[in-house]
Amino acid sequence: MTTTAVQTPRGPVTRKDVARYAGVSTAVVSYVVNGGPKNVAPATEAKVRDAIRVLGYRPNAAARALKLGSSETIGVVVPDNTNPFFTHLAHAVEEAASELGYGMVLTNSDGSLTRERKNIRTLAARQVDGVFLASCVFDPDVTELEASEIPSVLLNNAGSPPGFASVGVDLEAGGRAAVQHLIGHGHTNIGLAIGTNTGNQLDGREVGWLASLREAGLPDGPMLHSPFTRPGGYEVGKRFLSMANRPTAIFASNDMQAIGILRAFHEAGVRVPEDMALVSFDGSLDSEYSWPALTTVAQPVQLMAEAAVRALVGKGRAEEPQHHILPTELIIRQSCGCK
Amino acid sequence: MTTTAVQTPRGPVTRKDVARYAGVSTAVVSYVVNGGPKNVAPATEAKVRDAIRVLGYRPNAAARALKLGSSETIGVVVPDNTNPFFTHLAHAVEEAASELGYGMVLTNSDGSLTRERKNIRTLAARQVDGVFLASCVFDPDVTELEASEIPSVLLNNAGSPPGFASVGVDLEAGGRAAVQHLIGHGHTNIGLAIGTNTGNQLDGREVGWLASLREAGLPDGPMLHSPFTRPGGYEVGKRFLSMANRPTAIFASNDMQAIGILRAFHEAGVRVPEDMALVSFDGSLDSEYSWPALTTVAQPVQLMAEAAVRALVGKGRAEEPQHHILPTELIIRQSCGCK
DNA sequence: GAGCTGAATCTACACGAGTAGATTTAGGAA
DNA sequence: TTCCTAAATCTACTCGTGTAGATTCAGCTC
Repeated sequence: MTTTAVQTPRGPVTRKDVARYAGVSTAVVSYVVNGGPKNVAPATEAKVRDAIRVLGYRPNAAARALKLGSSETIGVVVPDNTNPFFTHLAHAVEEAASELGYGMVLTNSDGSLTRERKNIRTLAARQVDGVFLASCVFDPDVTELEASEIPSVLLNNAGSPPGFASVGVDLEAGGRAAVQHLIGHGHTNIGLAIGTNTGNQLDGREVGWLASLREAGLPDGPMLHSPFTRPGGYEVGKRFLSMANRPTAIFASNDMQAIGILRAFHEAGVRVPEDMALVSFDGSLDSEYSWPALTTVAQPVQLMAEAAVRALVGKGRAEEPQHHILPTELIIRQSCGCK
Repeated sequence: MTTTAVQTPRGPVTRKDVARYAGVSTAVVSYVVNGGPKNVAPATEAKVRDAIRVLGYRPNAAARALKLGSSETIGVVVPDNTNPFFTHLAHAVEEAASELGYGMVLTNSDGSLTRERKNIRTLAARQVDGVFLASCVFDPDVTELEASEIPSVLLNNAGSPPGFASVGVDLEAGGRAAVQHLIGHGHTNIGLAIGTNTGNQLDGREVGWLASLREAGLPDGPMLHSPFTRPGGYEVGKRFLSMANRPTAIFASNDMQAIGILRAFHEAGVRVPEDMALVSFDGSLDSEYSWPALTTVAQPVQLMAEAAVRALVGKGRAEEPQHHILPTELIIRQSCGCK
């Protein structure tokens, strides 16, 4: 009754404390906590569970990660977590990952390639089991990812750097759907608000826009660049209005731009869709609650997240990386001119 | 030239590999990487840095966290990362934390107390150095936090569970500012759209609303509950319109509700602010880009994040937990009736 | 050259968990 | 009773890092 007395351990409770309290070895505690790899007698298990409860034991994830070489976590890098599309995407990824017992670490690169690289480094150091990279640009710098040897999936990407799995959307088809719909409304001068991506690749939305116009025998409309933000769209909206050859319809390449454009039009007393039609891209909740509600090319966020998670956990390293190009869906609301 | 030959190590590169390549002991590598605690000769340091670069060595954060008992990470729990207020807050926290060399893990409890608890557990297991809890309710269940013994700060909270540091906003004063402004516009029947929080505490915005009305000698206006979401606001907006004693102004307790309400009004052809004035709460970017732009009681997101981070890293455990109640600011735009 | 000093470097252990392989134990058959 | 077997449990090593304390060594003084 002297040396066997159990003391309340100071500081964090470890497996050792539990073992001492339950009167077993540390291995047994581990077997109970992880349900294996060896059996434990029911009576012993009860004692251990009791000790865990009484002492408030929580396994140390860092030690676990060290031993197993896996943190059961996936890291996500997005260019702008203020953009509801990425918020939504991150949310869907968290959902899909948690389904498989993985946690998620979300980092934000604020449109900066430097921070994007830094975020990847941080995630790699944290021993995440996978990285989802939604880059600021179309052809991201993947050297950091390659060096880390962590399985990765490029989100929001059409498979540009080879050797990496990717999940994206058919931007060109989406662009065509939007512009063809506007052409169907009788518009002949259709402008494009496109992003300021710093990569070398062409934005598929621009390709789809131009192709649709030419196929219909229409002249190329005006194109303006702006960041994918509300203020960016606002500026672009004002510039469209002041053009000599002002378009009668605009395809905005994301919802945030469109909402900024909408504001510029409201302020100028330009009615949407009567004086100016507008179709946007993303299908975020914001597009549904703007006034007028935006007709928009919706990205299948849920499916993208699920495909991404599957591409990561489903594959052995030797297999070929998969490329998923998912279809978009044109959601008709008011801003295009439909009743 | 036989056993001393340096091989390219298979798998992840460890400190040992670097030491072997550079021809030094592992301790020296550590001294170089961490800049201490002992000095290293410049020539040796150069050799080590070279080896690190050539081999692509990245310190294992899990091992580091295990040894140091700190992951240099703070965990954040928010009730809804779709809500721009929380997105913005999380972003500001990330910013402030990264300033001090800390990373951030963001988790989302989707309005569920069960998930909120689960998220706290996960963060605790991950050895985060601190937790910021923005709970779904006013009086959160902190037993999980207490058990974890991790320093924590309650965000968006007025200090209700004692013993915890907290950072919040003066909801009552904010509510008064909004309602008094509407009274100043001559309104005498002012409704309130308030949240459906499941806690036991009264929402300060409700208190401020009611107090302002009574102090002005006005009758209590109608009050409706809804989730802090756009669809929730939309439903509430329709119900306000169908009331026998329809109010002429509404104070919405967050921007999302207000945007939903705006949509209900637009659909019904009710003009804002001419037929119905509206003031909301939060001051998110969404409130600036709605139509009409929302007059709103802005929360000082930046300051809240900084105060929270300071409350966490600045304090020794023994000190009294700090309570920060920050002031709000009424931002005048169009929805209230001001030009 | 002996003795000393301090800088530079190395050796060796700890952190908490997972688990292979060794050891103990209970129960049954002969 | 004595063996044998399988289940239960324990011992002991490992993961990669930080760092205290031991060790080496060059440079200097007398």
